[in-house]
Amino acid sequence: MPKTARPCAADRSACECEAREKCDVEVIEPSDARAWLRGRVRKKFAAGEALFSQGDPCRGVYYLSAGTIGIRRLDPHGNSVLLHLAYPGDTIGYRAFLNGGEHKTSAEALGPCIACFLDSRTLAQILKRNPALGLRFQQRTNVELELAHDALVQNATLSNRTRLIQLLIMLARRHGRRRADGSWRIELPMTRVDLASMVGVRHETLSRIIGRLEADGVAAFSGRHVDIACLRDLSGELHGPSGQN
Amino acid sequence: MPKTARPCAADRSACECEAREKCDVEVIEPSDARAWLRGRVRKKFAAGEALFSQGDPCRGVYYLSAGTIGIRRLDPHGNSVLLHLAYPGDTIGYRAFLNGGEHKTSAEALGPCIACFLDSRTLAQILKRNPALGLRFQQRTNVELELAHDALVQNATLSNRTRLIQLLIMLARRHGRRRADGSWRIELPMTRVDLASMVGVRHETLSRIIGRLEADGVAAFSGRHVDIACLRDLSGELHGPSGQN
DNA sequence: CGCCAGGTTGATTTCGCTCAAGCAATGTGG
DNA sequence: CCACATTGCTTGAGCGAAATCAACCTGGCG
Repeated sequence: MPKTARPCAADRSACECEAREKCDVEVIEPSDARAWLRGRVRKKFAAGEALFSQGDPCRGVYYLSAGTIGIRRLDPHGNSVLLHLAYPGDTIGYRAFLNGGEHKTSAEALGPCIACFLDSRTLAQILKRNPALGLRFQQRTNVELELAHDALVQNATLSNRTRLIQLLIMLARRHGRRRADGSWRIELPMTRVDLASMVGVRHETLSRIIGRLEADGVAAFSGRHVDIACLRDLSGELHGPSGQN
Repeated sequence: MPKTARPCAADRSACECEAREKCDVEVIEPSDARAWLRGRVRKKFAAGEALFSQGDPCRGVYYLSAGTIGIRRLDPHGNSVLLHLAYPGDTIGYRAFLNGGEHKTSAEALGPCIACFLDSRTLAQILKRNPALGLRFQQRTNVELELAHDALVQNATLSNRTRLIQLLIMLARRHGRRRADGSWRIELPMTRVDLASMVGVRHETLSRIIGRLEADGVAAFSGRHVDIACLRDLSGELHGPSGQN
């Protein structure tokens, strides 16, 4: 766990939860908000650590306060696919909670993370009295389904190269920094192998696609960061020579 | 609209809604159930007809009583992808209702269908008094997300041939009939082009994959129906030579 | 009859998977 | 502190597969 500049105070003290405007706590009754704050347990996770694993029984949900979480699924053959990224303000694991079953995906800290855990019992009580919270969960699921459908459509209609570009543009939003000259630098939160699984190709193939992007001068990859001279040029490819499938 | 054997009685009369055990009406209060039954409008759809189209404002939801509905999305280039199939007992269009926005997918009758429409106003009133109904919607969304994630994982890890086989096995459940000798006949509800979009390949490629399946003697395609001598042999391929991607 | 959507088939080229080797960075145990 | 294993990534060669472009077939249907 690298440079913990601010020691985050004592673990019982306030964390970023209550400050976040996008936090799900904001929609619940004040008295229940206090119950939430009382019940939660603040946890830190190092890069690579799992919040929960596919198949685990659901013991509660996590409210992500800092860092990036990768939601992945393992298939029977052991292949891992990165399905989704979660960011501060997101609640994680609520679907298994709502279904009352086990987690169907794994959640893994892609970098150092801070998350608050709230046990199922407390959450169930709060949820019973706050239908607005249920609606929030519903809307989160809707967004995720929307994204999954988008990915399916892209898989069916776009070339691998185009899908990678789409993904880079998405990643730029959360992990990119625009420099003075208008160029961008993206700090990738995941490995090449995970990136390949998101695009839906073998990692060797991803390597070659990256090579071609560099040869074309539209992006420069080095380790975990990507330099993009002009995002507009990248986007231009999307509507240009069209897809492959 | 082909042979309407039973004329389905007068349109104001009872339809299959209230009989269906899986119908979402079952979880709401009796008084509200009556409001549902009073408010709904029974509609028939011919093959190819749209219940709603992507981009339409949501005016209410449909409860499917008979037939098969295809949920599809069109991308900016005009490509259509079949994302999901809905069956009797399913409620359709509730996500746009919950989001208060426009439909992000199109719903199209793949064959003759009967569906009950319930306007947003009435549904909103019922939903307000019946949190259990909201939970039902949530669970439906969860299932759909689950399926979408499965599809994404398969796209990333399985060969096209294997994905088609997976799809056939899925379709056998709803559209297949097991014959006395243990063989199966599947009546496909969609065109080859739609089938190709579900597998994620061009329709020419699907044609060739089908050709190979026939050459291998595992399935025989003819028009809209598929004959499978032994489903077990098909399933066997899934764990056999493994995937491609 | 002619049109058209749905479907098949062929020829060609590009693409991606597979197997394999190699490399740099990191970690580990003696 | 070095030998060694591991992980993440790149590169090459060969081959099978899928996209593309195109022709053609078929059954409805106006």
